[in-house]
Amino acid sequence: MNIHEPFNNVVLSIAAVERDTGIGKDTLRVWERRYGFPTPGRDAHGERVYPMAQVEKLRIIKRLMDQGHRPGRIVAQSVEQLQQLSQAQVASPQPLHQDAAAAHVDVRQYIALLTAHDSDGLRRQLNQVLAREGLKYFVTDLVAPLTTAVGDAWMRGELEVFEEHAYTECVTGLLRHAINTLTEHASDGAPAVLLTTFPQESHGLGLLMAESMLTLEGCRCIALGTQTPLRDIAQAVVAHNIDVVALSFSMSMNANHVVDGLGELRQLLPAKVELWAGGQCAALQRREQTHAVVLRDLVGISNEVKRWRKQEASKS
Amino acid sequence: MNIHEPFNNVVLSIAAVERDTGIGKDTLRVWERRYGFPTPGRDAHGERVYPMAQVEKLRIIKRLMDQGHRPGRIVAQSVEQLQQLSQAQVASPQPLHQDAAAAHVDVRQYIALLTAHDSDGLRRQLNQVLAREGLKYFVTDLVAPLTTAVGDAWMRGELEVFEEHAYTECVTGLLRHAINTLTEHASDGAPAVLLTTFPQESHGLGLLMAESMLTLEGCRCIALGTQTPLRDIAQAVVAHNIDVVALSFSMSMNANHVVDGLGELRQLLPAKVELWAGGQCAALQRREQTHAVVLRDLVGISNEVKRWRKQEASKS
DNA sequence: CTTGCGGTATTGTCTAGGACAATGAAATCC
DNA sequence: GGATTTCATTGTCCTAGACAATACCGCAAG
Repeated sequence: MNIHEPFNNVVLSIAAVERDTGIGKDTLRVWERRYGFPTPGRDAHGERVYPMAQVEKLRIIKRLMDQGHRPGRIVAQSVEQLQQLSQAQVASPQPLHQDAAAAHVDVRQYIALLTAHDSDGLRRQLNQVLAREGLKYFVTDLVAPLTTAVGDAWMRGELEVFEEHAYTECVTGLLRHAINTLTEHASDGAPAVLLTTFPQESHGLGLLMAESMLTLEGCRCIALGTQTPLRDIAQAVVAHNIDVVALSFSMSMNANHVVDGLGELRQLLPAKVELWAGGQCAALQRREQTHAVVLRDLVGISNEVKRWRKQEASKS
Repeated sequence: MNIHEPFNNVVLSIAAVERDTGIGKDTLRVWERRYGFPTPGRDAHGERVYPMAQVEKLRIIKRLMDQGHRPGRIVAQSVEQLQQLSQAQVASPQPLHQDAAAAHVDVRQYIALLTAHDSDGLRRQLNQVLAREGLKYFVTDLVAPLTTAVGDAWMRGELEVFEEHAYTECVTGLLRHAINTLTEHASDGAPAVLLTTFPQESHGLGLLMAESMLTLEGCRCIALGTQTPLRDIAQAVVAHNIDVVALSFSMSMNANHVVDGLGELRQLLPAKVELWAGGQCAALQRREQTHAVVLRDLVGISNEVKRWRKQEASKS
């Protein structure tokens, strides 16, 4: 036994593995049948028992699958091959025209604070930029590219989950504070905007960035947090007399769910209510969306609000 | 696909029912086999399809089971009988000394604002109490009982999902603002506390309430938001030199998952790190927890911090 | 009347292998 | 090339059975 890994002998039940990896029980069993991995032992009652080493490998596999890999190709590979794969993955892809260009801000110093677990330092640094440059710059030129960079680093396995959680929590706190402190009143002729995400989408940072921008534009924002059922979005639109529904989609969202969901929601809403969709989700960038206005980046929000105001003014 | 069907006819898949009720797929199937309820229909592919009415009943059953009832006795009963049962239940048991007594605050006026969709009014009213009475009173005597009341109202079907989301969002904003505004520095001799929830638990309001109390007590708080894998909790404890891990559990959590998870986490943590668990989850209240200190209410946090300080002082 | 104990009933979760629709990739046609 | 069809992959659902852990109940004894 390796003395540096004292927990070598700890084993987990199938339910515990589901909890720790997010891979369902059924899936774990069917992988075993099809791909020959994992290969859990059995306890006295004949129930599966997973060694920690295999759970670690399952975690790596899960991460690669979130990047788009398919299990049939990777489950049977060795841990070394998998790690090599996750390194290679991020070097190649498209250069993210907007965000990468905006990265004249050196995001590395912030990520360094993150990996050093200096939460206070990170918050102080970010807060300083916020105070010095203002909320708009803070959101568009710092938080947005930094969040992308953190996501990439996590994909490459350079960041632990808890470090990414710490980042999210830190930025969430700062943005919420800033939004609450804003004294701007909703201006006449600006839309009332409902902010939320689809039930499958749990990432809320994009919403807060959007809410910041919208509030700065003088919009009346009604935030519902994440994961609102479509029916309830429609109900809230009526209840709050909403003009625009703004939705945020991260990369983790299934492309078809996005397209179908937007179509379905479009039908549930009155025709005069607009539907705005933003976020890193690939499905939005791809082909033409007839059901929703696609916002390519955060600056697009300002433009869209201006368009709405003009359009609305010309009506009356 | 079928958009014109009225909401009454909306049906859920077995996975959706598991998500909404917290009752596992296996359990749902075995109840059907043993007790003759639920009686889902089948879709074109032969898969179970649960009408909303049955999901509602399942929610009531779950609630009663959390109070100690056993499924064999109640699953077959009618909705009326069950409601009668839950009425009778509330009259007799221990009077929840803290929350019920503290309800001299009339929560109904706030809920009325909620159902009137007066977001601004709600926030103004709450903010007024916060400013007048201070954060401690605000959390323990207003937000805590109000959140419980909102949860109850939602269970009874008196609140829509989007109204509950609006409430959560409003209070989240206020609490985050208050925490950020606090200038208290972590005092010597107070524990460093890590705040988060288990992967299945997505409710974050309890964490914010706890963070408020802990910060007021002078603790150094590291918040990770919700849904942190157990392994990452353990890693974060090492990285941030944590003394106490504080976890929040809502009623939606499966009791067995809570108990198993706490045991597992206990094993992953150094022995000197304490584990505090709080929230409305029934599993915590019931029987003795050997793995974690159970905090019955928010005031318990203050007491526990005081105990920790004394205990730590006596060591050196 | 309460307390402790053993037997019985209940109950959640695991097992096995089979099936199939939804998804992604590859190949074919215009 | 770009759209459309074909084929392989893959997650989730299905049935039916088993069993350990727990809760309840009745009975004996203090």
